[in-house]
Amino acid sequence: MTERKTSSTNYRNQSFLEEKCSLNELLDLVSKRWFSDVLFCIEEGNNRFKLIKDDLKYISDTILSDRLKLLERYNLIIRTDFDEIPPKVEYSLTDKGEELVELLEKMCEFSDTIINKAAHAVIPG
Amino acid sequence: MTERKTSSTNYRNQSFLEEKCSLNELLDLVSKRWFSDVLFCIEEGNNRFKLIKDDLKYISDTILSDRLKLLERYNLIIRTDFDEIPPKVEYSLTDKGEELVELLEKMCEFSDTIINKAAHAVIPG
DNA sequence: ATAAATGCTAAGATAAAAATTAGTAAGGCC
DNA sequence: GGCCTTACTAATTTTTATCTTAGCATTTAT
Repeated sequence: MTERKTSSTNYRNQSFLEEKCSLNELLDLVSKRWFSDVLFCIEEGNNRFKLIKDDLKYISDTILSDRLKLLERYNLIIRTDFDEIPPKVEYSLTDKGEELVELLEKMCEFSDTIINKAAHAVIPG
Repeated sequence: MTERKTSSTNYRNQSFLEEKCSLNELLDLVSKRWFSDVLFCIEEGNNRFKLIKDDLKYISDTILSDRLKLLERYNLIIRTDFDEIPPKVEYSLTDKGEELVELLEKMCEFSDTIINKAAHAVIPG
């Protein structure tokens, strides 16, 4: 995508927080749009680029490609290229990927208990 | 802060994902910069605006104020205003807040196992 | 008289994330 | 020859998040 400007306060703050706690880096990763959805999609058996793309209705090639790369870089999925034409590439979860899925499922249960309760309520003042 | 443009594809995609799974809304919330740090900060006993501000070195008033409001809106913290001058306001975690802290602590343990291993590795191609 | 204290808010600037558009390779099929 | 297929990539535009600057109220201390 685009380069980051390492001289910005924005960048410094991000780095500060990541050094403070690696949770910040994980959250930053996992909360990227479509990221967790791509992960769950693969977990459910949609193991090819096109299958994921079809399942996640509005996702663009650019973003899907980027998210798959990130998932691979963090060892959450494995990419298998069959070197065929037209291209055939398959994706599958690693153990770490499965582990993350489980954690996110717990987060998801929790989210059901707080989201849409007061979330959109109008708070006076 | 600034208004969102509800006619954008960006907005539509976000909504689509939030409707698909409330996890997306939670992740979006929790991954906002400084959000989890403010939460942990309060959990550790820094229960006032200034204490948090001093602890989180680079955070700005604007952001801290916003994050506290979000935490309150989602019932993760409680705000107690003592109506004194100079102002005295205290923050404390709710049960839901504590619950989230625990979840995030598990995420944090997990992050230690994947971040800085392959994360910054150079992947050929 | 003025400075300090605390907990904020508004408006504007800058940076980053996401979306759009247009393309690539290389073989199969009509 | 021309169109289909899959799995991508690059460059640009749009939208959003974050940061910066400046300010408020009201009492106590100097």
